[in-house]
Amino acid sequence: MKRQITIKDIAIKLGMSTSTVSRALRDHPDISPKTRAAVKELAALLGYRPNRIALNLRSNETRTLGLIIPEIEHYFFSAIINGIEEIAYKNDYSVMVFQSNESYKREVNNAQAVLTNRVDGVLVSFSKETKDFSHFQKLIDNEIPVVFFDRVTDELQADQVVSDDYQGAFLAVNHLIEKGCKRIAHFAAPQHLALGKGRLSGYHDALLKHSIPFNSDLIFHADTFESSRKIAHTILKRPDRPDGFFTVNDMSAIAVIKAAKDLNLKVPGDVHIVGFENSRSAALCEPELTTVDQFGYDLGREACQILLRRLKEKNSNFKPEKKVIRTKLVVRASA
Amino acid sequence: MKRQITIKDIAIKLGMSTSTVSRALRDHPDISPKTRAAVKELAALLGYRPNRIALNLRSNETRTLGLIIPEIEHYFFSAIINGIEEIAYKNDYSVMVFQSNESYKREVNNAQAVLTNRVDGVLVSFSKETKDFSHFQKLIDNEIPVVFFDRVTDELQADQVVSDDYQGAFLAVNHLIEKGCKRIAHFAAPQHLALGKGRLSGYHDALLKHSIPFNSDLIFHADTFESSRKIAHTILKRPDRPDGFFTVNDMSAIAVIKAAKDLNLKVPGDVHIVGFENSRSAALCEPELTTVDQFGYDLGREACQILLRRLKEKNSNFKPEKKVIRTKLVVRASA
DNA sequence: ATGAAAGCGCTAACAC
DNA sequence: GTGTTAGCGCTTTCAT
Repeated sequence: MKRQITIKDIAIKLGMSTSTVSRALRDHPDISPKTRAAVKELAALLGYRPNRIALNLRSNETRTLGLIIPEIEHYFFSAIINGIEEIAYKNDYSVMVFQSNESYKREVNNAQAVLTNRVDGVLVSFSKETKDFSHFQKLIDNEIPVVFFDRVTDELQADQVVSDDYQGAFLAVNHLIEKGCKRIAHFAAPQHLALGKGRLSGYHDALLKHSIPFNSDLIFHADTFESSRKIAHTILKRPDRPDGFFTVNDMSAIAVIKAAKDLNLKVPGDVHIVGFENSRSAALCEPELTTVDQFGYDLGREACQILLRRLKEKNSNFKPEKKVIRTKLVVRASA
Repeated sequence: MKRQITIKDIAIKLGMSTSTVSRALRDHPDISPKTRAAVKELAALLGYRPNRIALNLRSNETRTLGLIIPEIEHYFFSAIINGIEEIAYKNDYSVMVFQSNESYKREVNNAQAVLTNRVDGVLVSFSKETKDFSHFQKLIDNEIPVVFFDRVTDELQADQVVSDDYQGAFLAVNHLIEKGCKRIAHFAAPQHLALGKGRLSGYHDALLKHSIPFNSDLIFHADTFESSRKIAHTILKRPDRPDGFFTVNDMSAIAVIKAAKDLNLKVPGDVHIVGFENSRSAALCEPELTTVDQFGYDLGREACQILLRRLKEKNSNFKPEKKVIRTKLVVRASA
């Protein structure tokens, strides 16, 4: 980077002190209109840009947010990033993105990096592998505000923004039952994730409402396309195959559709399927997927807004906030 | 953020000067093994972390890369970010992400922000609206290395990383012709983008090879799902409807599939379709989409590697590099 | 082998 | 209304 114009350059050229220049630039009331004008004119002429790093050092702030996220390529997360970036942009913050790639080890590194980079606050959705949260506790110990979203934990004293997993799941399964499903399988996320528990619980209660007995044989851990396709393929061949599926995300749901087709089962004739996410793909697959909209963009916005609010507060009597983002059943063709 | 341990704290506790501590920490040969050990031990004990911002100020480097990109939600771009982040991570750089949302105005702001944040280098894929590049020229004038990817321009003296648009398009259209298509429509990107020109040109030459006359009535500007669906709907109703489609991206291709189905046309019986991108959705839609793989992840990696190389060089006799990423036809069911 | 001091660019408390 | 000075945390000449 080329040597940049500094206030010293301006001060010398104008035969005044750096402090006067500094004050003129920031419209300090003491400065005479004449000098102010002269300084600003020359600054504009020379293309002066304040050195953010010097400012950072002085103020001990970076106006930068850290984002630790499992994988950008997943539609839901990219929608969230979109929302986060939008709010950050409007408030003149920048966002540093760190992917954990669902690896605990890398996530620990990310937490280090975030600390090293002296970001003002951090947004986190942790990896599936993560069961120990001490790397995040370290951030909190350093009094860096942390907001968790989607993948959250109660082990830490921090704000949380999550989808209404229970409600979304309830709506989904209720819909399947109303479509006549009797044997509804659930493809679940790991149960150490709150969202995994919440969605299972919504599934459970929707059955309960319709007096359908809960059967743990119908619960599977399957939250990726590959694993879901494989498991669906297996269980759809059984004589007592499920007639409905509620999956933890859209990729899993689409995998079930594929498996059903492979086996010449009609969707939604023989098998009804509801996903969770409302990704772009949900509207593209065939049949189009009935799913629960998670409003990732709004979730990202909300998480970022809460973080920015925390940054403003600066007070110590801290009471973690939990924000639940609404969900909505989007009925398409698959159920 | 809590007050952090500084080198001064260590120096005072150990009754030595800050310079000695600094040297001990960075294994300066002059320092006696004894002091070195003492310093390192205490540093570890106190959880000392060098203040990156102070380092930044001194070195005039931030070990941060700026990324200006149209929209994160698009699969291709998220794959690219993934590749970029991977290389940055391995080389201990952080990435600041700025979305232009396809808006020229916002992109100009992004370029400002990148400058303000004093990033060491910038990766850019510009918006569809962008026809004036002076905001990027400003970066170059400031001697900030800039690497353009996917959406590039020859108006600027800068490195470029692009897909092999011509070759990919040629393969796609050649495939359609071999499948028996006679009237092949092309849904194109804006022609001021090099990739738009390149793909059109590949389309053109594939026709030429098979002695099929080029017909400009078959060229449409349609690079979004909505516009493509609408146009496909219209032209597929004509008596002289195309029997093949080559679209500039997968979303457009899938839109054509949808439109064909709406009109009860068989894909690939009545209409053959080839996309460009190989997004996740290409493998999910029905029929599964034949498309050109752009290797977004590799493209991102390559772009970032070139940028890091530039950062190391620091020499002034600069010769822009143009890297072309291979493309590959992925044959599925739609053609 | 270690310390003192200057300086990266900026702001602000304290002069006058 | 403007200048002087100190300091944010660190590295690095230059002394000793």
